[in-house]
Amino acid sequence: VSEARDQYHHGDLRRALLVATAAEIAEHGPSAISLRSIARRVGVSHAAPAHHFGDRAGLLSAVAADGFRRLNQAMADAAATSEAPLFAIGKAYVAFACANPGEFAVMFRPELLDPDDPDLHTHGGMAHQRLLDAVAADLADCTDVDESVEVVAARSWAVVHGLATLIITGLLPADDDLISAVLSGAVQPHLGGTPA
Amino acid sequence: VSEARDQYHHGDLRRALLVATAAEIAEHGPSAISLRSIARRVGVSHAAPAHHFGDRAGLLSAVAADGFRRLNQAMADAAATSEAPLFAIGKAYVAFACANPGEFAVMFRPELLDPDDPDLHTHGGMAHQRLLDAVAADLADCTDVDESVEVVAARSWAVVHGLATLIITGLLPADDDLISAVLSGAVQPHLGGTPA
DNA sequence: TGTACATCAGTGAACGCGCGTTCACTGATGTAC
DNA sequence: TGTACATCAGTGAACGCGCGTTCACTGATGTAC
Repeated sequence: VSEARDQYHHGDLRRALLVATAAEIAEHGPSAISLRSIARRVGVSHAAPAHHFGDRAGLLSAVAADGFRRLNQAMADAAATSEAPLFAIGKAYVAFACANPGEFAVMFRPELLDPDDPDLHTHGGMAHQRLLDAVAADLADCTDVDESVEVVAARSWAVVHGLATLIITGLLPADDDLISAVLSGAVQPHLGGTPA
Repeated sequence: VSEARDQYHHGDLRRALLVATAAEIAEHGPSAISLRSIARRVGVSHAAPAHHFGDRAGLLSAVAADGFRRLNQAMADAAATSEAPLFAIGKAYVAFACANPGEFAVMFRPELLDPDDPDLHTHGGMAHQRLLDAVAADLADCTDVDESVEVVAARSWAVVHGLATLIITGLLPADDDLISAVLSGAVQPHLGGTPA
């Protein structure tokens, strides 16, 4: 069903609502989201979004869960094709955030989300665990670092998260060279150089 | 005027509205803020906040501007009393964010603020400049670092901003030892150790 | 010291609007026979 | 192949509510004389 016909059944309304919500958030922030505004944007009855997501928290949770799922996938792809997995994961994290600012804007805002959403916990937890595993594996590769996994993991997460946030907000330029240079010095201190 | 008498004129309603707004944001996020909810919280007519701030963006801009002013002051105090100014500024940045989550939550959200607020530009610009100056001064102190000011500044900002964000969100613990350890490795790579 | 007046911070009733929610419904799809 | 029926995605009118905004007002403060 790829044709855009005017029909009673949308075909994939749930997906369309997620995409529209992410776009709306990217444009006007999470505060501007209402079930009715999303319905209007998709061109559907105002009651339709509630049919799929229940309420605003349900909609935003679905956007966030889908974001975590895709972030996790992007990090997995990056790690598999690189000789410096942690560095690649860091770049993938920042790249995902820049390419999906709407999703990113709600993924780390628990007060906007449904704390009981199972998908959110599943995908959020998997993405988190992937970062921790990558740090642990990276530290295991070298014996000349005396920092704990916790400290390196916190620093790695902080730098990629902060970089992504500041770039999305427009406070730092979205420059790949800058991103690589920043990550080189923070995510892989024991390598201390540029990746292959 | 320190007594809490029931009077027609509040005494310092503007200040009280700023405090209440920051508290409300810290509790329920910026999405939950309305002029009427703040008026209710302070116990004042629902039209009073508009009298001082015009609209929601004006109120949030005033909260953000006050936040930048105090952040700037905190960083200045930290730099003046430390032998490692950049490290001290970084800790002050994180500490400010943790102690003022309401202010911090709107300070870097341009879509919620009035882009023409002069106080916001003034104090935001001063805080930004202080960070850049501290990085430049820090780099000037050592000749064995081959990174540009831009890269070090971006990394320093990213790590303190990311750390603050993740701690406020509850994703990293608010642990001073962890904060110091994370900053030691990222903000001052050429010193590579702990401060005095 | 006392009076008159200007100023302005805060009030409260009224308004129109967009919101979430409800609910009886309509129309498309899939399955049983 | 055709008919009957169950399912469910999406509709649209109606509701009550909190919101921002307006506006004539009230009451406290400060200044002029």
